[in-house]
Amino acid sequence: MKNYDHKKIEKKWQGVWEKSKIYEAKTGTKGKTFYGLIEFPYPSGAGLHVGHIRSNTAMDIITRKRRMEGYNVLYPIGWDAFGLPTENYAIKMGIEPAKVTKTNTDIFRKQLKSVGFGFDWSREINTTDPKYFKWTQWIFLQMYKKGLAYKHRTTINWCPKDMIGLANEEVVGGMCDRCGGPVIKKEKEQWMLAITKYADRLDKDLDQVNYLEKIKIQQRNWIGKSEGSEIEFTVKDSPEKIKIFTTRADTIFGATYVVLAPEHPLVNNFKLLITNWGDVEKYIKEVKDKPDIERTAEDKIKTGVELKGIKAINPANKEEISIWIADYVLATYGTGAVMAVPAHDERDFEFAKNFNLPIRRVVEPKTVYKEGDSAVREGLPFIRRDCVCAVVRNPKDNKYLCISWKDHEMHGLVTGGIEEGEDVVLAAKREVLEETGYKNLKLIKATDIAINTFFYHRVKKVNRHARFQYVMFDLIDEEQDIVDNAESSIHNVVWKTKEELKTYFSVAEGQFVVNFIDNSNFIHTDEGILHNSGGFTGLDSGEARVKITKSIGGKIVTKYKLRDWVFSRQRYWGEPIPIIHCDKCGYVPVPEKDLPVMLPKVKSYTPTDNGESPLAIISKWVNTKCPKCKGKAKRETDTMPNWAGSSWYFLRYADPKNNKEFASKKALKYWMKDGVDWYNGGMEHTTLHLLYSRFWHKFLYDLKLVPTSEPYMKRTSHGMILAEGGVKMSKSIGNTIDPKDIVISYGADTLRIYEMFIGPFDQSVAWSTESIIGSRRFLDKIWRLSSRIEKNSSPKELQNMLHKTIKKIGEDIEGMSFNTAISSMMIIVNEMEKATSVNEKDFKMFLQILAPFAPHITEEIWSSLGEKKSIHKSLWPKWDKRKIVDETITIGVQINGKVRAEITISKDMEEDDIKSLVLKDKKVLDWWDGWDGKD
RNA sequence: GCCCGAGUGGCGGAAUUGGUAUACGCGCACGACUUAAAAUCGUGUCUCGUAAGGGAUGUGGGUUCGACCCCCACCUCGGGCACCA
Repeated sequence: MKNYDHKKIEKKWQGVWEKSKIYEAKTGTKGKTFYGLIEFPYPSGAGLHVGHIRSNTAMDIITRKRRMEGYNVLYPIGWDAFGLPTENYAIKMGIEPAKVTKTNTDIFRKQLKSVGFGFDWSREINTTDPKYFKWTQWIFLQMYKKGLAYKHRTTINWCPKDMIGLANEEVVGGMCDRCGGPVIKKEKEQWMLAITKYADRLDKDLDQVNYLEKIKIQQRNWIGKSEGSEIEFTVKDSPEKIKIFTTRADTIFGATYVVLAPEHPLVNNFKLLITNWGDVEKYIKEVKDKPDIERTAEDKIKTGVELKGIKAINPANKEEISIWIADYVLATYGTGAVMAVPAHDERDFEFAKNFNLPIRRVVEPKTVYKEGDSAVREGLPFIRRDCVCAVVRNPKDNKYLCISWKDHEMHGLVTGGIEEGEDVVLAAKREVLEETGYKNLKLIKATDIAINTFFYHRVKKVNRHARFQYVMFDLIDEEQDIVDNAESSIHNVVWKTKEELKTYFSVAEGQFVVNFIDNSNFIHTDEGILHNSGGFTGLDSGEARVKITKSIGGKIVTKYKLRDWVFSRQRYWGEPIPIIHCDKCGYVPVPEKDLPVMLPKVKSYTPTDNGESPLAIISKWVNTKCPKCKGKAKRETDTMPNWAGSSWYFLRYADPKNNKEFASKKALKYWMKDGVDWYNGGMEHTTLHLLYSRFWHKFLYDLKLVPTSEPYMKRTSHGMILAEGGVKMSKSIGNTIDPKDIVISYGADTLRIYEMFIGPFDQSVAWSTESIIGSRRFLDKIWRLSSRIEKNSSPKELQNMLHKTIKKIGEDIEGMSFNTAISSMMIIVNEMEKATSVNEKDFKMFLQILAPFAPHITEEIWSSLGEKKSIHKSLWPKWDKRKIVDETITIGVQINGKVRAEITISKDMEEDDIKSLVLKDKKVLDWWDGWDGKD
């Protein structure tokens, strides 16, 4: 028999498939459709990466299975070819970026074909093709017309040494990626896309799609929806009002100052009233010049300046409070101004401590007992009681006075109700004396800290709301009175160290103490019950927020962290933004008939030293006529980011050659009735590409140009392939693996099997060249097996196993558990090798389930067995229900949770019969005799 | 700091509505075939113990007849966000 010659076989079938066009998708044929999508690659000079193979193979397996299940399958491919690396290479080598792109895509295409992916190459697209980017520009213009594209003064990254604007990805840790020098900010007018107008829908519509949960979570966090209140603070002796945004309106009675972002426009309006304008101006300038790394440094001490001469009025309690500017308040979020509540916000607390600003606690923690004897009883009203909780320290050994109940496991501190006419200190002293006998206490502090507990009082049979105020004492001496018998019979007095307290208490007022004992920085940032809050005292935070906002004329609003998309790049290798600027008419869109706006040929691709794109110096290209008034006008010289072309490419695949539309409605409706059926890609694209493309798609949906409001029905993600040793593969370390080498030495099928077997698909895994041989051996075994199959039927056990395997492979592919799928195929191959005979029909079924994983070898064997049609056009085998039920089952017998024996039973045995069988088993009896009945 | 995810042999990993832990593969050891090597095939391979048996799924607790799986606390690693009020 011939050896398994992967080179010959793979070349042969790749040729046959290309000629017979078996992977080409015809639009409009009847039946079910399936659109499987992978992220189209950026054709870098480095060539195909093993990571590309991993995700492409996964979707290749899925689409091949769908094809065999009778779907009309679209599995397209293209090139996301605009971008920096190509441009930088072009600058360095002085070659046209378009030529670099052509060379790279040719290499990529050849490599992809050599791995045997079932792409429909007739639909290949390229974002740098004018026939493609004409429509990228067209979509931009539609956005412009709807007011979603606008120009806005904002900052760009600027390397003062290289005199060049940098993309965000060229700024690494605040430093220029090219020269290593610090990056500063430079202001420039930039094109922006108003993605924030879609923030709400981008968040809400995640409910409609089948994305991995972690992808949804990450997107939601990025969008950062948060509900809060907008509240106006009037300014004394001024008509101006400061509008703040807060999610914690319930804490407003604790707002002791107001902070504006240094860039806040109101600051200038107060100029004449401010008595320390010099300081203020100086601070604003400092902040502006500060590089981002410094401004966001983790351990940075909060800075700021008070606006002296003006005061804000707290609308809740009419108190006059100071106004500050500080860079810990962001101009770009909320209203750019906050009310500061140092008692309930970490940042405000830190700032207040630095500048000695007042701190007032207005929300107290709350604990509701939900389990055990003290669990609150439904339906009973709560009786409120003011209580004290005495924290008594013995300075001699630094231990704290605790109480332990005798009749049940309960550990706490000395507590008790405040009687008529008593103050907290008196009440606390009295309780200590009554419960423990200690009489000589030195008051350390009657704290402003309190806790509210809600529980069922077992003795008094009522639901109780107890508000414990903490009073701290030191013992002067250990002199004790005799404790009344009624008290001492209930509990013991115990002394515990601070460390022991952490685990000792069983009651909330005790557990809470460890938070603030010896911690002068204690603040309560969670919700709770209002205190010192006028008519709102006693309310829960949630209820109070709404009521307070309403009563002071505030508004409940929703804010997002998501910012509008900076769409301008001062670069050459991108789509020109199709806008003309005319002094008379302003910004005028390029008429649709003049699209695409082509890139001019230039001598140098280097960005200019004034922050403009290299296009700006091509006066022949820049100077043009205004489409409106026909007067002199200039072209926009900014180009689009490379996120633009990838924001709609999946639509173009449906109808890639269309000259009249980006894609016909008919084609879109045929392939994307429910959107892309399955989109697999990397987690690194979760927040940018995925969000951007969802935004563009929704926009086109609003124009009624696409059939669905969401582009992707299902989104999954693959893990990265790391180098051996678990570090990132990188050219500079020299630990990259070229898939080409593996294809040559082991074959594409082996590479595919190996990458699918390497580990769980969604997790990062380390490459191991040593382990590839296992996948090759697996295919070798199959090759050898193919020469000894016969017409005799396979043994029954083997048939059962085959049908179980068919079932499992189907399920595993759907769940992307490719590693376990291959494992179970290996198991059955091992069994077939051992079997006395392997039936041809059975073997063919096995080949069919393997075909999506290893398309070449299976096609070769399939055809050598006399099949005329491609295995990839055959029907996915059906497993037989009757054949997956075992005749006999071996089960373990556990005694006290340990497996002690194994018995074999037949599948239709009754439970009683099994029991008696078990009780007859010798091993079981041995263990049974030894059992003393106690376990 | 916050949000996700993961910790199982020498290595990649399998097993989760709680029911035989370590499937499959790599590596390693021994054996067969061979003049020899490669390839291939077979046997073994968590750990302590001669054995009977005991122990082990990051650590410590808990729930359960029974826990890799559920609960609580903690540690380590990976990813994302990071002054978002």
